[in-house]
Amino acid sequence: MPQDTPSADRSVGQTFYRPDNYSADESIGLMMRRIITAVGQAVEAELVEPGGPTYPQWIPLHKLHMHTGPSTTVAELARVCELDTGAMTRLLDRLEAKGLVRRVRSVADRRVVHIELTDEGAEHAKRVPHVLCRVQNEFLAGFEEAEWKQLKAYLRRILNNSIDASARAAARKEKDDSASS
Amino acid sequence: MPQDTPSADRSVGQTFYRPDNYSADESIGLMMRRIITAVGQAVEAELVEPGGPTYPQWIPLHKLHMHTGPSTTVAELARVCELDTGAMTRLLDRLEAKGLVRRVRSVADRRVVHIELTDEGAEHAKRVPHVLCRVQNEFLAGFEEAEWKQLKAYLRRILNNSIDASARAAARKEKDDSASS
DNA sequence: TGACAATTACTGCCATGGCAACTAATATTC
DNA sequence: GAATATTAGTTGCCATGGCAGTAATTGTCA
Repeated sequence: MPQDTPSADRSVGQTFYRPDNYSADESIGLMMRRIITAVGQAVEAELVEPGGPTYPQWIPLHKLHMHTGPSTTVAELARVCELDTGAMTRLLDRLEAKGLVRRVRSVADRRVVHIELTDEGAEHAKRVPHVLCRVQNEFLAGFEEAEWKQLKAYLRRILNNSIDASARAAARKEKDDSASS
Repeated sequence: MPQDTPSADRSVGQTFYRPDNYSADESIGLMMRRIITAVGQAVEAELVEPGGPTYPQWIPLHKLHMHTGPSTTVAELARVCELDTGAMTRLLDRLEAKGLVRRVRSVADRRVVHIELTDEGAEHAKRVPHVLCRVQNEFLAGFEEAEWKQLKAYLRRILNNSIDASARAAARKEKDDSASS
């Protein structure tokens, strides 16, 4: 585990973090975690009223509102929200209990449940993009347009690296599995 | 809620995100969320063996190992891990069940519980910085040193903005509370 | 057509984490 | 010194989310 395969992992050769002097305050992972926590708190602070949806519940609400079509399925909603279908089922339970969405069994395919926004759910959903924009703009105070674009480019590059990394990990696991069988 | 106080919120005047054409794919918040999810998966993939600690359990383990002193308290550990003391209590329950930490009641102040690493816990803790560095370096593949530093500077500026924002929110709440009383 | 595979939504089990109430112990104050 | 306040840790309650297993339904293929 300590050794790496010859060329797969450090194809570029830059070493930014070193185990011997690792400081959590310099970690981009920790900084990002703090930022998204703060974003969540800022959003909750100005949008959650008693009986209304919570921050995690806003995402599906927003996606449902964006979706111009008449209705969506649980699986589709889970996919666009990057959630487990089990988690989505329970999240919808809570949204339905609050009267913000409605479940409608499909007649064409009786396995499928269509999800529809209620009027009250739509009211809440309308506010989502406003608050998300306001909070993110606030957090970008002092940034130049060019800096914002560069930041997004950096994040996108990291995301692409993470996709590559997980693909390599999957391939490695595949090889291990077949070797041990 | 739609209107802002005159000068507090948009002191700089740059507007990056607009509600009418808001696209989640451009959101720095969503991109960061995806990145930290990927970091978590990458860490779990190479460090979690059956019976060992999980990714969230690694942080306290690592903090305990860093702490040169003989022992730490639950409150102190919760503080450096940025966690609730209740969450920390239960996390320590699970770590204790795995035999990775030990609880020792303080004799000087009998309210206090000191937390100590077991030998096995220390073994696991040693690996933490190595894996964290490896994963983050991997995710930064293709970055120049200067780009890495600039990214960290951006993140720090956003963090400072978030601290300002929450301070403003707290002041606003304070004012509301006193006004309504 | 009839066995088998795939899909859909749901459920159980678990880990995680915030918030608030509670207990025990210590500190403060009158 | 006794009443009160504060602090430390624990616990209950809830929301969240991953993973695996299940029942119902639909698709596939011999």
